[in-house]
Amino acid sequence: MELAQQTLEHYRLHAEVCRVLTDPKRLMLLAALRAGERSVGELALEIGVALPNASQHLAVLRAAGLVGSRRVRTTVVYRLAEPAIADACDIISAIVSRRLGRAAGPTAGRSDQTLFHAIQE
Amino acid sequence: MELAQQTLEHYRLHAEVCRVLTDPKRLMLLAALRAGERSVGELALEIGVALPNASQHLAVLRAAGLVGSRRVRTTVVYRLAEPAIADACDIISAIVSRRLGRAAGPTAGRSDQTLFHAIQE
DNA sequence: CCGTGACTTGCGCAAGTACGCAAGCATCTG
DNA sequence: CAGATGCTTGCGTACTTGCGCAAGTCACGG
Repeated sequence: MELAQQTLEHYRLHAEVCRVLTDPKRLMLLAALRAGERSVGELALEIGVALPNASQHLAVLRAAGLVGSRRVRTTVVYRLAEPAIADACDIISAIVSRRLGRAAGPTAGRSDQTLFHAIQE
Repeated sequence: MELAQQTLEHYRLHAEVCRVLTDPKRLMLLAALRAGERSVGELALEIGVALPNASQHLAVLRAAGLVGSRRVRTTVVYRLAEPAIADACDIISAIVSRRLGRAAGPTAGRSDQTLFHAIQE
């Protein structure tokens, strides 16, 4: 029974999506975006990486369709494009947390307000 | 707020788990194991790979704690060790299926896109 | 129309991965 | 004990990826 042959493409794409989640920085970016839209600069600051690097990772996330972006005057604002991915992350996060023997996942909540909610279009 | 600094290790481990899910063959192995325990040889046959290769991938999965194994006489039988991972896979699988424009589950067929390009504005 | 702020892209290197093939181990079976 | 299963390991090779740095792009301000 080839569950492989017929659905190979599906698994390939599934793996492709997972590949995007294999970098701590990208996971941090996703986590940060769960709190709301953010500009590249804000994200870079928030997770502590160089701006070009943040841009590169965001490009990867966008290529996979996990985030989307729009221009607001001179800045580019990113947002989650596939909210469901957050649920998947939560599951894995829970597994990791359990293994670390600590409670709570990666502080996904608190940092909400950024000046960007006001600005638009 | 540095959500990065304090939970860096968490994200690192999370990424590591995801890293294990970045190979179609490993995803197929996990999928096959959802139906129940399987020996290495059975799995290799089922997903259509060489036995040594299957063994290598299973070793990766085991190292990550996603599967477990036990010896039964001369064969080694693997099983899911972290059932929750299946749920995470389902979520991503659903996203992929939706994008392939087909019904749910790994029964979708063709596709020729390299990677779905999210068309954002 | 030049300068500036905010990103994105190109490039090269260091590091990591997958896979086939061949050899290495344990168990059984005779 | 010799032989046969059933897995696991050890290479070598061919790719792929992440990152810093420098350069390029684009829209707006003066």
